[in-house]
Order: sequence, then C-alpha cells, then structure tokens
Amino acid sequence: MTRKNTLSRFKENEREARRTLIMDSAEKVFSNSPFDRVSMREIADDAGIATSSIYTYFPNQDTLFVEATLRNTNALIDELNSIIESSADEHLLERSINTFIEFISKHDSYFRMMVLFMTRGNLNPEALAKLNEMVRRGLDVFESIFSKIGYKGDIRMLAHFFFASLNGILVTYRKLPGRSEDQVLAHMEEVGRVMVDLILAKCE
Amino acid sequence: MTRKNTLSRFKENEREARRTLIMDSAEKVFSNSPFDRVSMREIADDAGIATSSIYTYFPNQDTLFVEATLRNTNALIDELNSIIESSADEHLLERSINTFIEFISKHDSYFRMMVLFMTRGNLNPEALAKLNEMVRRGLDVFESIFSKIGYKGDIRMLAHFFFASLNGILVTYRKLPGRSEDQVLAHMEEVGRVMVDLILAKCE
DNA sequence: TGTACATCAGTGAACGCGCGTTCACTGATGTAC
DNA sequence: TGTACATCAGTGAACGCGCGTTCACTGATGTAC
Repeated sequence: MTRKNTLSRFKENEREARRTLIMDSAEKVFSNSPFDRVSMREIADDAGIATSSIYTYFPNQDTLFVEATLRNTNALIDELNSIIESSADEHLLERSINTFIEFISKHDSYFRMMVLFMTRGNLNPEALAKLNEMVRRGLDVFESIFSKIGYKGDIRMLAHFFFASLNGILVTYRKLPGRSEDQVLAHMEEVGRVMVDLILAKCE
Repeated sequence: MTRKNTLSRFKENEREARRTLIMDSAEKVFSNSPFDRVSMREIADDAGIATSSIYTYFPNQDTLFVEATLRNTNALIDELNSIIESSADEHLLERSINTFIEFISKHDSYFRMMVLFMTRGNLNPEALAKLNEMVRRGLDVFESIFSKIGYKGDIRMLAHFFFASLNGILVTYRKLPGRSEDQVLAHMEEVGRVMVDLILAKCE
C-alpha cells in the first residue's frame, strides 16, 4: 500500500509536470503569435507533442486558457501583496498601478481571457468559478491598498471601480496605432496617474 | 448633364439606402445572437439578400462592422452633446456616465468593435482612421463636460482616463454571472458613481 | 416606337481554409503468476 | 527469472464544421440609333 501510494503520487507529479509544460507553451504562443493564430496545434507544436495529447491533460481549450491565465494572475497578486508590505504609503498606489499595467501588458493570456469572457456567456462553470475566485482575490488586494493609504469612502466600491479602470486602460490603449510598446506603456501609466491623483485627493 | 446628375444622385441614394439596410441587419444580429454566431450569412439572411450581395456594398467584414459601430457611436455623441447643453451642472457628470453605460449596453456592436480592436492589429487603415476620428470626438465631448463642471487639473488627461474607465466598467461587469440585465446595469452605474465622487471632489 | 446592345445589382454554388475534437491504434511499462 | 496479460500516455489521421470570400452567370433596366 505504501508502494502503491508513492507510485501514484509519482504519477500525479508526472501529470502535473506535463500540464505545466503545456501551459508554458500556451503562454509562450499567446505572447509571440498574433491573436488569431493561436490554436491547439500551435501550442502542441511548441510543446513538441501531438495536438491530441493536450486532451490527455486538459478536457478542452477553454480550460487550458483559463488555467494558464490564472497561473499568471496568481503570480501578479503575489507580487502586489509583497509591494503592499514593502512600499511606503505615499508611493504604494502608483507602484501598484504600474505593476499591474506592466504585468498584464507582458502577459497576453490575460487579454485572451478577457476576450473569451466578453464574447462567450457559456464558459464552463468550473472555469467560471476559478475566474471568480481570482477576481475576488484581486479585489481583496486592492482593498488592502486603499485601507493602508487611508481612503475615506466605500473601500469595496472603490476596489470595483479600480479594477474596472485598470482593465479599461489596458484594453483601450493596448493597440495605439503608430506607437512603440514602450510609448504605449508610458501612456497607460500616465493615464493611471490621473487615477492616483483622484484617489489620493480623498485620502487622509 | 443635369439629367445625368440627378440620375447618378438617385443611384447614389439607392446605394446609401442599401448600405443602411445592411448595417441595420448587422446591428440587429449583433444584439440578438450569441457573439460567435454572427456571420456574413446571418446578416444577409436578416436583410433578405444573398450573402455575396453584401460585398457589393462593403469590401469586407471589418469595414461593415466598423461602419455599423461608428453609426451607433455618432448617435451616442450627439446624445451626450445635448445633455451637456441641457443639464444642470451638478448632475451633468452622472447623467453623462449613465447615458454612456446604458447606450453601450444596448448596442452590442460596440463590444464587437472592441474585441476586433483588441484581437487584431491589422485593421485596415481606412477603418482605423474613422475609428480614431470617433475616439477624438468622444474625448472632445468629455473635455467639454469637465470644463463645464470646473475640474481643476489636466482636462485632456482626465478625458483619457474617463474614456478608459467607462470602457473598463462595461468590459468588466458586462457578463456578471447570475445577474439579470437590469442588475448588471445597476451595478455598472453604481461603480460609475465612484468616479463621479472622485472627480467632483476635485471640482470647484 | 422598336430593336440591339451595355450595364450592373444580385445570385447560388463553390473554394479554400483552419479550427476543435475524436478515435482506433501503438508501444512502452507495470503486474501477476 | 520468465512469460502472458493489462494499462495507459501518446499518436496521426480524419471528421465535421463554419467561416469569409470569389466568381461565372442571370435578368432587369437603361442607352443608342
């Protein structure tokens, strides 16, 4: 029985390692290919496996996309949390906004998620639950920022607004025609600073 | 020559009328069908013409989508302008936000445009130019709101932020799972009110 | 007015494509005796 | 230790689908004489 357990645990780890490899490839393909050129075939090619093998580890495309994104955003949330602990109050808000913007700009899978979410009401319930859990965690992080900087007002609502605004900045200015990647980033952060000013004006 | 002119003008009107009919159908299909079920075939069916006939009036799908959306947004901008003229200052901002949110919620083609824009860098230049012109007009409207309510700060930058935030609210809360359309709208407007408070706090 | 020709909006069918997913099968590895 | 069988990750090819777009053609309408 002990042997059986270690074996099945070994297999479980194997399985997780494979899933991770596939998600790595998915992320790589997300970031390097034009949006409509990302397909299961493309991801399988990058991972060096047969397309059909993906289905041994993920039931379908949506699940793969959602899980790959959640992995990203969990890393982002961890990063934000460590900023909250380490930053002096006066720069906390701006640093958080810039971290968010830079992170999401670098990880195209977030936008893919967003488009998936915008275009389809029929995400499978399991994926949807995981997505909601991530949003909830994000809102919690934002709330702790606002309470730390002493925002006077409804912190929960501000977090909702904050989250939406950041998404909006990313969506709206992502593809500014004729601007370099750096210029786009600079413009996003400049717009973000407007929000910093507005919020700080209502802080103690 | 006079006859020729009237004839060609008649034909031109005919052509415009047909284009309008097709855009009407496009808009109807956008609003009533799930996102991924909208195709040239679907639109042609609604208009009661052959699919290939669409190509007599629009060179390709992108152009049709962009033009249909711009027609919408021009109407929205007109509506906002009349609000600016008629509203008392203290409710101007909130009324503008709610008008924007309600209008866009009702016209799915705006989201389709947004997804098109997010997912493809390769929109044709003509469509892109028209799109930019629309954004510019929108920003101008927002600026005139802020100058009317006496915002103390960089009005241009606030307009950029305002536009992005509204987009973000619409994108983020559009598909809240388990909420009715009315509840979603109410939540969006509640989040919008956070922005009202923030901006008004920096007004004279 | 009547006739031969030109124009052109509109059509139905087909093209070419790429996608997500399935499935019968392979072959390496583990298991039982 | 050796042999027969079971398991199962992994595969390549195919399925079925729907899409945007093209194209040769039709037939009504307008034009020229």
